[in-house]
Amino acid sequence: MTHTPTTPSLKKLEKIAKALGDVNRLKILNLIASRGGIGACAAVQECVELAQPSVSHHIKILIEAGLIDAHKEGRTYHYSLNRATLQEYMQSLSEQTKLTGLTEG
Amino acid sequence: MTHTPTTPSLKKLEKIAKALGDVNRLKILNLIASRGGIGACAAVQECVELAQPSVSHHIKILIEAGLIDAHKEGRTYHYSLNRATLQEYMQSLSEQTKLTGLTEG
DNA sequence: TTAAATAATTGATACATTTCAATATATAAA
DNA sequence: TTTATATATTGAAATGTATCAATTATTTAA
Repeated sequence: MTHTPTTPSLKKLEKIAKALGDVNRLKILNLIASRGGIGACAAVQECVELAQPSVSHHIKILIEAGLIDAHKEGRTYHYSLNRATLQEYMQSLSEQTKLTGLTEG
Repeated sequence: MTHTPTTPSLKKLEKIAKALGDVNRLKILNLIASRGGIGACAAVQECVELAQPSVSHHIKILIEAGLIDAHKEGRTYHYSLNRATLQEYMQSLSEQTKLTGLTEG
């Protein structure tokens, strides 16, 4: 890849890691990813045994960490995975820990 | 008998992400990595403005997440980065989110 | 043995997070 | 307009986490 992603600050790294540090949010991310980057909030509730406000809360955290994007269509939202954020996160983690040779060395 | 699974469970993923979700622990990880995988607890205190019990607490969390290993030498500990855990973590995150072709090119 | 050094544990406090019932907001349809 | 649907926000309780002073355990040296 020729493009070099911007390196998130430590605080940003922390925020992304925090967002990833919850099983329910991991499940939600997984669902959104597996549905080709689309999933309404109501659909999300199916993969997670939580009340609606809790789902909303978790989605907000994922959005604020930049891990997913949301756009409204009618009265439902469509969420999509922000792969760039994940890329930058992992890239930055690698650098933070001087983990080189990610390309299966 | 086959070897232990390379793919961490969701719970394990959560644990690692939680461990990474704290600036102080990121700094500690960075220090341990940058010193060639070695750093006594006392040395760690230099990179982080925390009292000794707090440093000890954070190190424990990193150990329990499998991110670092500790071995005692005399009365000091030596900590080393567990790169395998980080690898598995990132690999698993990629799979969870169907992010393929991590560093191709 | 005593004393010093290194790190873990305990216990307490402050802060943050998760969760849900209730309510509010926004859009769509009747 | 009213009603139904989809999601956000509020407020409160329960739980979890971070922090440090004090103490404990362990090792080394005197």
